[in-house]
Amino acid sequence: MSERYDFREIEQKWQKYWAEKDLFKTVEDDSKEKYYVLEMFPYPSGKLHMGHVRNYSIGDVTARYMKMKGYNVLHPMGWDSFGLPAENAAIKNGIRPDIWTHDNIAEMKEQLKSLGLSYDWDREVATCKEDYYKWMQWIFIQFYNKGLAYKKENAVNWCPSCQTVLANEQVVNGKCERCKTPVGKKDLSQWYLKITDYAQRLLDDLDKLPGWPEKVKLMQKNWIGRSTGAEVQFEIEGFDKKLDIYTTRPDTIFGVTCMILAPEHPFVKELVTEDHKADVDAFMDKLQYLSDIDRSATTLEKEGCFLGRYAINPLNGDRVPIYIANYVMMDYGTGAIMVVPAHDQRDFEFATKYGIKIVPVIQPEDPEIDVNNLKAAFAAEGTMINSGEFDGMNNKDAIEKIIQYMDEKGIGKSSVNFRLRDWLISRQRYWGTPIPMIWCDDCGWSPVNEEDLPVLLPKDVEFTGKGQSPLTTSKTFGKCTCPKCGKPASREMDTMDTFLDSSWYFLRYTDARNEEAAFDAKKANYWMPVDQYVGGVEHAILHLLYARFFTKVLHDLGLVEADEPFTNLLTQGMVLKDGSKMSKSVGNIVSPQEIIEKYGSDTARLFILFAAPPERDLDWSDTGVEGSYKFLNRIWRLVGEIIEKRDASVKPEVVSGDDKQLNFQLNATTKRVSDSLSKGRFSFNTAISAIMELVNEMYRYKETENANYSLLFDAAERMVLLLSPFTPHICEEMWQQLGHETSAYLESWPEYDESALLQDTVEIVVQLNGRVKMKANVASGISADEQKETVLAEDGVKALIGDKSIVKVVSVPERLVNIVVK
RNA sequence: GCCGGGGUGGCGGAAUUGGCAGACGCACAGGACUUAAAAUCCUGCGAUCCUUACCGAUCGUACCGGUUCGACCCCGGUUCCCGGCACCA
Repeated sequence: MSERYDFREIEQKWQKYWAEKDLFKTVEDDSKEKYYVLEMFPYPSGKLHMGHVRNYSIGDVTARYMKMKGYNVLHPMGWDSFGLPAENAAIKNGIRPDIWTHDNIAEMKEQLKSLGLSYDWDREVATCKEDYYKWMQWIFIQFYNKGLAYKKENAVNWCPSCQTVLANEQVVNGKCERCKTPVGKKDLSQWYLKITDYAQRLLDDLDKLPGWPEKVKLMQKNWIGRSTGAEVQFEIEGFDKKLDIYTTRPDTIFGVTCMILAPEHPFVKELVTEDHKADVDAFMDKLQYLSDIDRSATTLEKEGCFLGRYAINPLNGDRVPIYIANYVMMDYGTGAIMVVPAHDQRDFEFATKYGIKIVPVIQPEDPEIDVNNLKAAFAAEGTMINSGEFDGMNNKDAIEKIIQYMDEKGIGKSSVNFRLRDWLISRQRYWGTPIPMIWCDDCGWSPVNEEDLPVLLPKDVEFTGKGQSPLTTSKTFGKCTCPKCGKPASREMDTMDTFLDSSWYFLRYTDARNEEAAFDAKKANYWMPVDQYVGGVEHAILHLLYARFFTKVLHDLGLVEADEPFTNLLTQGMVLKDGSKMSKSVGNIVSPQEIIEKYGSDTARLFILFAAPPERDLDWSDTGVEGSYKFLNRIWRLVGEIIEKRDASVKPEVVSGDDKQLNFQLNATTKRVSDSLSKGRFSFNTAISAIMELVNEMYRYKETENANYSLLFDAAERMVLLLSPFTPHICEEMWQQLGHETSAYLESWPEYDESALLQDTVEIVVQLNGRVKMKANVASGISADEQKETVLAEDGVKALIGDKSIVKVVSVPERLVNIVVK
């Protein structure tokens, strides 16, 4: 074994070996239990960053460990390769998006390979390739045929910079999640997926996911935003249509003193009276100038405008004015609300400003609050007042009673509302999956016939960065014939949101080369669901919700048995430098390539796994990397020395106390590392520290008088296997040097010897009034009483107690004895 | 505002979930080796105090209080930081 740890040579050697032996190729095998490990596939920007290194290192350790544990492991990788950056590159540099993307993929793939990740590259997918997006289109058509895709004209979120619409989920604080440009509104006819049909199931089934972080489940729960209440119909004076409102507080209906419509509500134009028209128009004009951010800001003052009309409270016959106001949104509930100033803070503010009556209908228990002279709305529990036959009830109980009453009279019914909206998937972009739909003036919309798939992206397009989507510049793309009547027709010009591509890629991996179907049900059912999914928290809502939605629809279509895609989810923390996220603008980027060139990928992997628990943010430390590198050098020298000094004719027998100590440490470490990696614990950092302790013990042992190098040799073998999922290259090399001809990857995970963990005596703590005073040795397996007697009999303990009287003695076997004295 | 998560040495972080707080690593200091340096190896490393030294004492897991023989861990309150949602009726 060479003196020096030459990571360059070693890493190249073993990467080549793995590839030549096709070691990571996986096939279905019913005789073995399967384990599907998946890391979120990257967008091929061309450059790997530390977040990727972290993400894929975590997945790789898991995959390698599970493989050694005897599972049939699926560990694939691919490219989320449609998207805006490719198109921007085309505009800026004139490079075609497909060429730019393929070059980037090639470059990034090399970088990934240099990390020594155990991927089955035969299953590689790229969402921008025809063989993938063909099936994306096919899946879209299945959605359409099932009534889950529809086109609707609507005011949509429009990013003026990206020149495209955005899904609600892609608008963050009123800004585009990609480019941070304030989002505007635009009336467009767009395709939607009916995710709202699945809202309840997406919510309920979160309970089926104990392997997900509570935090992520909660975020999804809030995003879906289920609320229960009632829909109530109000008659409008001198108007034949009834006004539907949604409320979560039907118990406050007797306190309604006003109605408010969203400014976009279809009734507004019909309702406004002549003498209020000018005011309303002026108000609407003012609203137009407000962006979505301003309009949704909580700090914005509530403003409204009277329409000149009155509605009739169906429960008490009150005549109440109808307004429009800036704080009522068209796209939640029915776009109209009843106003109860006494019991809703927003309504209270509005009523105070416009001199609207405030009628309390709930009396607080606490008499200090004067309901007739409110400073703020009273939103808590209380007793019903001013509410006719419901007076005197607790308001919580009244909710149900009032709904029941309204239901009987046909004026209202209980109703559930979700915050979740349907998913707007049309994008006015080129570099995405074409939506496979055809418009015929006679037949309307039809899906492209299956045999005509894929609808290919044309190459004769121009990238100007202005106005229309580049697709519309193609001379060939738009023209087609109607699949129904054969007359000339036109194609849908929009492409799909790239989040669709990533909503089923995990299914495609199970059968990536299938040309006849999106995936074979048998293969998908063998592998699905993904046992362990690893990725950043930033996908806690969007990607993970969409992927769950897709899986449920595909399940309902009978294409796959699983109805949840990911059994266990690990959301890894960010990689920071000097306390902030690595970014170009801050100038604190550490390039993985540089680190790999300087120290090797084993060092990079070791550091990133050791420096922090995976779900926490990790602060990059150059000296920490040095430390990891030193450790690898340390074991390299140790193993080299052991190989050199070991005499194979000497038996690895445990004789002396030092032998025992080494053997104990070896087995204790095996247990600790195994425990740290299993049961969904992912304590890579503590697993590594356990191995470091073992190495320290081996160093100590080899300096002892009768050190048995055969025993050390066995320990070295075990240590190499334990470390191999973390730093595979150096471990393969050492494994070979230790005399093995096959890969360490193919070895079984080491078992530990329980009996070696049993020691004759155990050191326990002796406390006096809960304070540690001394240590004592007791026989292992001792009973609580025996231990107590043994300890109390010791001279040191007697001296400790002195002439104080013993009140109580707590004895926990093999742990401690606590003597309480007075 | 609402909902989550968190606060442990100079730093990253351990602590079998109520039982020796600070494992492991980094940084730092001292020593060995060396002409010297790097590398390596050894030792020390929470604070304060006592002692010539050995030994030891007190305090210490954001802050205040509680439960318990015993609390980083459980309960109540305060505070700061991070994340999500945010006029959702």
